[in-house]
Amino acid sequence: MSEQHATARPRHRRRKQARPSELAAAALGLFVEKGYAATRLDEVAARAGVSKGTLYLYFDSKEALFKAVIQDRVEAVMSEGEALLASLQDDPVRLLREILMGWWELIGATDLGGIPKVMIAEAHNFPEVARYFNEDVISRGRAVVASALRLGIERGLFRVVDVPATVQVLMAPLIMLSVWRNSMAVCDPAACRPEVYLPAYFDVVFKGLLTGPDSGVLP
Amino acid sequence: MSEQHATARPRHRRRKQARPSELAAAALGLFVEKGYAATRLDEVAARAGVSKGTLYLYFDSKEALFKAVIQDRVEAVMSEGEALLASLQDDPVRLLREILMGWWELIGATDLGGIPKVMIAEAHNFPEVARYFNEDVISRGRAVVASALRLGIERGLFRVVDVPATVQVLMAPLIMLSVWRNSMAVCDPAACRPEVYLPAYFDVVFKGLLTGPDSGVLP
Amino acid sequence: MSEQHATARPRHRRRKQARPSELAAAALGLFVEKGYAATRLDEVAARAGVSKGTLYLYFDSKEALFKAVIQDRVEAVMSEGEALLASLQDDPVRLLREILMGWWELIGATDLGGIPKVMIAEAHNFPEVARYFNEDVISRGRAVVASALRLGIERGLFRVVDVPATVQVLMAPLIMLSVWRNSMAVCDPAACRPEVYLPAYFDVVFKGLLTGPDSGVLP
Amino acid sequence: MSEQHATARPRHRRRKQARPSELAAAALGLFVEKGYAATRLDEVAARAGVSKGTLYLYFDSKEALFKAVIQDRVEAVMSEGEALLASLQDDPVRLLREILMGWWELIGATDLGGIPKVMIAEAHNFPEVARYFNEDVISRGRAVVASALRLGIERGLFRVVDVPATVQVLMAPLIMLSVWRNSMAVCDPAACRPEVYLPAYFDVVFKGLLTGPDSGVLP
DNA sequence: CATGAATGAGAGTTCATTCAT
DNA sequence: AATGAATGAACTCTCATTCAT
Repeated sequence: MSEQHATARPRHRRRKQARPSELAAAALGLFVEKGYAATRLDEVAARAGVSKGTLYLYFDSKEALFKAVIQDRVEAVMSEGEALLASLQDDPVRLLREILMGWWELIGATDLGGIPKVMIAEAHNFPEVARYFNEDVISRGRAVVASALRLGIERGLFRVVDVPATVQVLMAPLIMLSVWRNSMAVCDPAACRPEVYLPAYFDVVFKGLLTGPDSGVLP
Repeated sequence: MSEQHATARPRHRRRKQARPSELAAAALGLFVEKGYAATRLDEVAARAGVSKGTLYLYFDSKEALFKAVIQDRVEAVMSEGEALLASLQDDPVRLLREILMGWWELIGATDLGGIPKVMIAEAHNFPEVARYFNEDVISRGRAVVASALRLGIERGLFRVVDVPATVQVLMAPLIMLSVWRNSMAVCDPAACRPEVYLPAYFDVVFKGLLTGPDSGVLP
Repeated sequence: MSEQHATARPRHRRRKQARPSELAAAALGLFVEKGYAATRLDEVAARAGVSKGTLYLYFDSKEALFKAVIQDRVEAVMSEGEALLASLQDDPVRLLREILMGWWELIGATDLGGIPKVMIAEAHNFPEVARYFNEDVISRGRAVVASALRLGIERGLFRVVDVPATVQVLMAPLIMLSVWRNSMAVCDPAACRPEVYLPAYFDVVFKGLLTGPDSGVLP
Repeated sequence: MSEQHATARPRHRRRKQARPSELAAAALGLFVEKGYAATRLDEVAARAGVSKGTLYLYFDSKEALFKAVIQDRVEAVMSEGEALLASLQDDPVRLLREILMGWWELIGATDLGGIPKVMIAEAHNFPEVARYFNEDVISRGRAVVASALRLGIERGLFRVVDVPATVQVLMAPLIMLSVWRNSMAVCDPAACRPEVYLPAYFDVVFKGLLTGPDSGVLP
């Protein structure tokens, strides 16, 4: 009786706090699956276990829901990511590896991995969100990778490459993998096995970057 | 039957023949820009310079239009691509390079470069199209790259790698570039300059694949 | 029981008594401004400084609120008006003038002046209220004016006219003025100056009613 | 056969021309009856014998429909009215009488007689329409009455009165009658008999305006 | 063949009403 | 007594689809 009572009481209040993120999570899932336009608010509400009208207690419109979903989820992971960066290795080669692997584990492999798919699909329809995403998210991410790359070049561990372009080349397979997992994977699950794909990825790109013979960072 | 008859209404005849592909081209452009659901048939018709009803003379439904757009355009380029393959180098290193560069020039850089974006966005909504695309297009493309890669490995020019996974890693930056050109490019045109991106790409991946020192295939 | 008790929560007690009429006043104001259908209960509650749910402690529904607003406010003024009538002049000419002017001052010029506008707008949607208003309010008002008019005719002060029709003609400019003040006045405040309008009104209608030369009742 | 054929053929074209005014007429009727907010577009469409979507072929939104209904109907009658004015008497007394009676016959007694009711009810919700109506319709109407009144005063036929205020007083009973016919009439048909009301009206106001004894214009 | 007016099912959004707190 | 989070029916508006011309 006591335990039951203790958890049953503050129902309204607790939900009030939790609702927006529950709704956003449900919405993100559907936006990733079906795209923005094809997602009906009925479905979002049903998946979150509320009625359609409840969505409008927390979001002004479908468009506002979309923006909130992208920005709120992204900002949460950004701060988490920056905290992680501080704890990373000083060795540039390990550093770059940990950054790329960290991106995969923190973003690519989680439900946030669907956001790149959504942003790719909706960039034209939501230019403001796309601009925000490009400037506040992608650019910052690229800067982190670029600084690791530059550090390695300075110390003679990486070959001299065009840093900005190479950063994009390095990120592309990771982003592609997370996009693929959220779109074509249903057709071809074999093509989306990170445990096979990632080693091959690290193998090629580190061999492609390093100056000397195999440095032993590859697993 | 006579000359007269054959040329009586050349414009009319030609247009009649050309209509479906004109419509498909207009539709593809809009599907790439806005996505399937957000594209109105009004717009497709307007862009093609016909009335909305005319679309239904050539396509049974919006869905049928979508499928036709993907399949027709893709099949056209597939046969063209296979013809090209026959004329390629026998040297595996050059061969791989020509395949990847050929993909870019024939697909990535043209309006077909939007198709990967569309397929990524709509895979969940059109599983049959996605399956077709995966099996008849992607798999065949991968097979071509894989055979070049295997040839190079057999001849000791490429390192021994996991071929299927590495094929995907190799394709990812190219697909990513073509996707990016059709979505985020409006926000960040600087990030989509193939003339900068492609050399950095070839630099890293060929250095990452080759066994010996630089073979000189990189421009 | 003691003084202490009686005054223990004076604010609370007084508010509890005052609530329904505060709510009704807020509702009337909004019904007059925007009409019944366009008035949201949120707004009524906000204007009265309570929550939306509180409205339902005092009124069963929006419709019940509407009826209460009309009937309560109207009945209050009806009894007040009848008290006033007893104190009026015996001279039919002055009597009629005081009735008409009294209507303006007691109703037309106050917030009750909005009720005719609301009743006009909502008569079709609330036929019962309209019937009540017509029978219990308008008819009684007309009867008062009619008896003054008949008295004047009997005494040879007013010309012989069709009494029921003339009563309506006499009331029309007054009602029109109070309606106008609550609708078009925002566009054209100059058209709603009672200090100009009322003298012109009394000038024309008394000159139109009186048998002899100017009797001097006009200011 | 021939007659049938002659009228049956151009169905689409003829409707295309006629539709907007059919729709506007249906909409006006309902706006007058129930008010803007309480009128559902379903009903408008049903009354006009079309589907809901058809409304949107001719009007961008419910609001646009409202504006069009007011403005189109009003403008049509304004030009008609101005044509009539040219043909009126030169005698100021008859002129004024014909103007007032003409207003009744052309506007008050027709379906346009509902427009004052609607404008009164919706002035707050559609301030732009109210401004238009006030400036382009009411003011012009007042100017016509004012000029007849001034003419009569100049020629010594009417007493010297405050012209602008008296114009409003003169119009008020007419407008009130048309408003009443469209709102309270259902409750009290006896109060809305123009054949009784109008003579009493003309009796009082002309007696109220004229300088001398009865001039004989009153029927 | 081609048109475009017409349709109506379905989507986003609002708001009177309820009820656990 | 008072709150305000939640509901869902009802509304406005959209757009794929049809069909008479």
